[in-house]
Amino acid sequence: MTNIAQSGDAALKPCTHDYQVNCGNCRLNSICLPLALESDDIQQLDDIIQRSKPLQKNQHLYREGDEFQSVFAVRSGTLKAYKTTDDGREQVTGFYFPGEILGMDGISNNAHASSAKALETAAICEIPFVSLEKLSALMPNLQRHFFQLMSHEITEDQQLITLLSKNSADERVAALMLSISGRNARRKLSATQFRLPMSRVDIGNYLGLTVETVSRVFSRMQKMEVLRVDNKEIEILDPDGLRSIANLGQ
Amino acid sequence: MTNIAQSGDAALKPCTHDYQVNCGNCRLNSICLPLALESDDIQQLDDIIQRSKPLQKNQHLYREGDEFQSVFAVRSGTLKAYKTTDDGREQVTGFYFPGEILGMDGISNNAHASSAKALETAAICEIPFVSLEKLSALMPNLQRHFFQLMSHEITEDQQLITLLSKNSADERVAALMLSISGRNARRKLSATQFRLPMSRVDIGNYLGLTVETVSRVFSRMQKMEVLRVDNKEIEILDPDGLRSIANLGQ
DNA sequence: CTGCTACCTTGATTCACATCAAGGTGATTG
DNA sequence: CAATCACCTTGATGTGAATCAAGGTAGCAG
Repeated sequence: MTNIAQSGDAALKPCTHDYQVNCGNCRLNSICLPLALESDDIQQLDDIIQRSKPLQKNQHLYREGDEFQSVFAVRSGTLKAYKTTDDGREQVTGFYFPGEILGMDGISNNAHASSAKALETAAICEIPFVSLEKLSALMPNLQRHFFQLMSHEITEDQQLITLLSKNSADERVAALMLSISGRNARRKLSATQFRLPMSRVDIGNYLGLTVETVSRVFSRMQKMEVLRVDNKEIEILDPDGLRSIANLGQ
Repeated sequence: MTNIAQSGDAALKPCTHDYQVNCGNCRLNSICLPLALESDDIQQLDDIIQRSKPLQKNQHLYREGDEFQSVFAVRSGTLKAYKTTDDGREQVTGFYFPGEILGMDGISNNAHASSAKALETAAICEIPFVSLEKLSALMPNLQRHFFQLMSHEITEDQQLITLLSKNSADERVAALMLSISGRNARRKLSATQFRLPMSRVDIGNYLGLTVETVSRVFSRMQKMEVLRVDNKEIEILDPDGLRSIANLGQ
């Protein structure tokens, strides 16, 4: 609706993205949209999507307890989702890269069950849930797609559960690197070289480890020449080695 | 469809349940059904539900990789869902009590992402997913309800993630006991006395602990007079004590 | 009743990761 | 260009739960 994009801060954008974005021309649509939508279906979906939320680093997209109204698609940048336990500790429940959808945990209670904040400047598509529901009832493909998205979130969480409950520190870190690598590949970026958007603290928190352990694992993998680690820059030197360390589904 | 119930095994049923069950008269419908459904909506839902699957202990409802066709509601008994990692280890991802829905993790890939087996004799309602989709498109309340159910599964998984990544053995076991207690209460059963349907191995597996640790925690809690434990019979002697051990969102 | 099997408990020892402690690096700022 | 801060690394030590080991108990089959 409201026309964002072209304004002010052109100088600091870490990754330029399309002016006049819409779902039809968005290069992420193969990731976030149902593949089988007809082009005028896409137009209808496009009409309900709001693109008015560019976030600066550390800004919140929503907070735990906020009224649930929309789900969100990441257009650029990265976000983390986290819950705060009553004794003040934080649990990172996920990282969200471009093309991925977040906020679905809020549907259950009409309130967001976690908070989401930008790890770097991020452009977001907001999808009002009531509109989405109405549209879903009319477009079977869209309904199916959203069921699938939610189901996918469930299976991802179950992966993480397994990781946390059965795997060593090395395995966990390796699995995360492979996950990020795979998600980069899906967006046609390098699967072997990337910059981690999150801090060691966030990684540790997500994986149920302390910062020190994460750091040590990175050092160890560097020594083994599986990774090259330069602060947040990661290069996977030996993908097979990494996979064998991760010790998961291949 | 096929008419189950009245047949053979009446003698061994651990919990008698209604003959000629239907959603309208099922005493679990406040748990598993959308509260806001009109009664002829319930009739339509009832028509697509199949009740042809009474499971014996250790029988599978579905296995990882099976084609996904239905989601399932537990009518009596308990099931566990689990994934097998490629190196043969098992990860229990959830326990399902009467009134609860399972199988939604299969939607994402049209194949079940986990296996489900009965921990004791169990009666199941099968809900074919294509019918459910069609009906959802016609009944906004039903569509909403299923979105909520899936979202709820996500938030539950996130709870478990937090538990596994941040909490001690005592806290994990306490949290599980409270969860089971709460789910019993919801079904109008005792919140303080119940029989665990799962083994110590399953508990440990679910909570990321070994059998020995689970056993020690039970012993410790018994010594502290928070629980009375007699094999699978549990009595919560001090609910507040248990909550304070669990150390979660109160 | 006897033996078998599955499951649970308890103790002794070990180990992976947490915790504690210190120092390093790089970016930002007055 | 010091100073501050946020973040990362490395080392020394401690600890909660895993592992190893041995019995105990209940249900079931013969």
